[in-house]
Amino acid sequence: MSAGVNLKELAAELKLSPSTVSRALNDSYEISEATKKKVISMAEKLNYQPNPFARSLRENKSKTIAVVIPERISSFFSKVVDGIEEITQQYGYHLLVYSTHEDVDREKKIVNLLMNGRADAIIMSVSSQTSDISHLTRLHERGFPLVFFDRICADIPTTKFITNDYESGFEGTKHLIQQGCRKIAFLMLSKELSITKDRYRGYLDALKQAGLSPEPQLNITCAQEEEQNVEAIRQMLMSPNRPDGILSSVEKLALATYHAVKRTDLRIPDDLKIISFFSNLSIASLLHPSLTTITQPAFSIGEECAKLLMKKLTKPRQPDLPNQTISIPSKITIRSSTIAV
Amino acid sequence: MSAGVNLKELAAELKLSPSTVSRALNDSYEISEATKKKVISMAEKLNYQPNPFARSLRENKSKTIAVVIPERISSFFSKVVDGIEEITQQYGYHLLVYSTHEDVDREKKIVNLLMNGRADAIIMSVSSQTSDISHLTRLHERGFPLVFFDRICADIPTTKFITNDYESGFEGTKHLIQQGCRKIAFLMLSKELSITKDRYRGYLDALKQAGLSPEPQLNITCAQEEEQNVEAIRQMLMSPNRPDGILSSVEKLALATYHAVKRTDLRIPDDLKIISFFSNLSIASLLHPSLTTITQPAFSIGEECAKLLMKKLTKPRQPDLPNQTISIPSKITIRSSTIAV
DNA sequence: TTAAAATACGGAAACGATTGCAATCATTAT
DNA sequence: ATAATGATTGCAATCGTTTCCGTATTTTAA
Repeated sequence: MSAGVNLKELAAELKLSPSTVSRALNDSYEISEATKKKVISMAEKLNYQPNPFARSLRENKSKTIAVVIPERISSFFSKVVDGIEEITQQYGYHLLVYSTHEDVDREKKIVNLLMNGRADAIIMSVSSQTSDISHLTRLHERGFPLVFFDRICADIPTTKFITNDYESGFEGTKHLIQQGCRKIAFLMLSKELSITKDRYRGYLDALKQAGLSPEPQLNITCAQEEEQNVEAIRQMLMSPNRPDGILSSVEKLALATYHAVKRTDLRIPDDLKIISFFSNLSIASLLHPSLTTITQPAFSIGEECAKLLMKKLTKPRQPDLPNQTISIPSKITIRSSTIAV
Repeated sequence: MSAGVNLKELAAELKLSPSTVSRALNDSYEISEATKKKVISMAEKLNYQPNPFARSLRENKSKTIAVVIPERISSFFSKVVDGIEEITQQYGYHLLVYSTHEDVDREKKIVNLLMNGRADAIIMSVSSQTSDISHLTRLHERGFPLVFFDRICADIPTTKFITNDYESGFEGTKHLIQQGCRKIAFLMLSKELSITKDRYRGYLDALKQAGLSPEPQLNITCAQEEEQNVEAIRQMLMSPNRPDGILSSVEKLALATYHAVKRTDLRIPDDLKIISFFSNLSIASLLHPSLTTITQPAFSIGEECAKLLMKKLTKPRQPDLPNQTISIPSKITIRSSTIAV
């Protein structure tokens, strides 16, 4: 395949031993400046590229990070990965990216495949189906560096990066109440998810503070198919007990709501106000009416995950990843979908 | 780090030699069924995972494919990568995903990094800045398996997967003409890009067929910043020579057009009709008014790239990737943005 | 002048798998 | 009974690095 000289051939060309050449290229103090220069220029001339597998085998590290996300077609996750890459690339690390497609079984397979050392660490956001986390605890107990973001596993003692989910849920709900909403629905991905729980707590507390009481039939959990979601929301909107406000804790359910509303006579924001966790800002302002959003700092989250790992992996004797949850605040942008009429 | 037994330890546990254990696990005919069973059960018991780097070093292949795309926050590219993963995952291959951020220099760095064998093949779509393709020809001349999709390099004799760009450009323009447009603008990413050229040819031919002549000031090339694009389009829309139809060859410029229109008194489709190459169908129907789209078969394109490579890489002695361009047709979905009033 | 220390390099053993070749044992044919 | 065959298994080389040693040469110190 790709020919390319190896260390031995390069050494032969220079009439030096492989060990000397290796040291010269790694800038060892044992090698004179003169030979270093010779070696480096010859290496460039022959376009020598060290074999990454030989190196990984010897050094027991791959210079690779695995990123495991629930879906790829999502501006949030895409931005997080962009943030990760921005940092890791500076350190010469490579990114293996896997999508679980919100499927625990796929998640387990992927995680098990990664136990063999192909990656030096994992950055992940769990699937919405994930409740049994034995595959993740096993990984962590083996000492494998593992960082969670967004959808975290609280039970695994490692570092997690999230946004201020509780506060954002609280503030988002409060905003709806201030705009006059009295019956507020909550849309979520799955009850098990960390983000659902935290955002829901914020929602509940805001309701309580306003003297409102939650109604179970105003909670909708995400289904597999988009059409099912649209239909479930439409049903809710047609019911006599319909909400006058919606807090969506996921981007895709906000879109489903817009679709559902198109099938009714209701109007946003007149009959229904909506606010959503949402990352695709260009789209948010183009929706009709434009959507009030809670924007997570996706890129920064990715950067922080990567920075932490780069520190751990590239500095000499680093401690284990601390068991803490770091929160980076979201930003609420008020647009037409929640303007009081 | 991740402890895990290796072959030697597993062999010691079984009181067998490493070679026998290796052969047993690889189901060699030389090993008796009895010992195979013993070995396999012990391997499972100790959770033996072969070291991927030792294997890669020995076999000179990585079971890894590199995917290089211009941007991650794009439903088109995300779907392509999903399609690739769908196939490669079945063969136990892993995906290194890189974004060039539409930057040739980053593209060159990435490609050069990949020459050392870290990946067995590359699937890529070039950046909009790419005109000097020496880094790619060098790669290909070394015999490195390289497949292009969407934004291809016509000059490199390998397999490329595209959609029917010319026909789609032609049909899209024709549709606008049929809906009454007489002055049709063309929005593009960069003049150098294969997709721009082909779609533009289709556009020109459709104009010519209708007896219309193209006007240079109705061509807009994409800038770095979204705001610049919006402003350029707004300028065009405010000019006395403003278009009554727009064919956008990229998703982001269709969105920029909607933003630009919001800054004017113009109305879609009354004053301006628009059709665009667009992959995010859920969004297309939510835009106001809903957007007529030319949808590329993103997932299939990814699948086909991967299928071809899997065949080449997993079957014994496969020929080089043939120099051909395979086209998978797009689908035009007519929505409100081009309905004649 | 000679011992000690510093400098610059080479030899060879890892890392963990695969595989060509040799070796052992049991079985069959002559 | 002996040679030949076949079925299993082990030994050792290999992939391309890095690095622990050892060694030869030069420099410094006494």
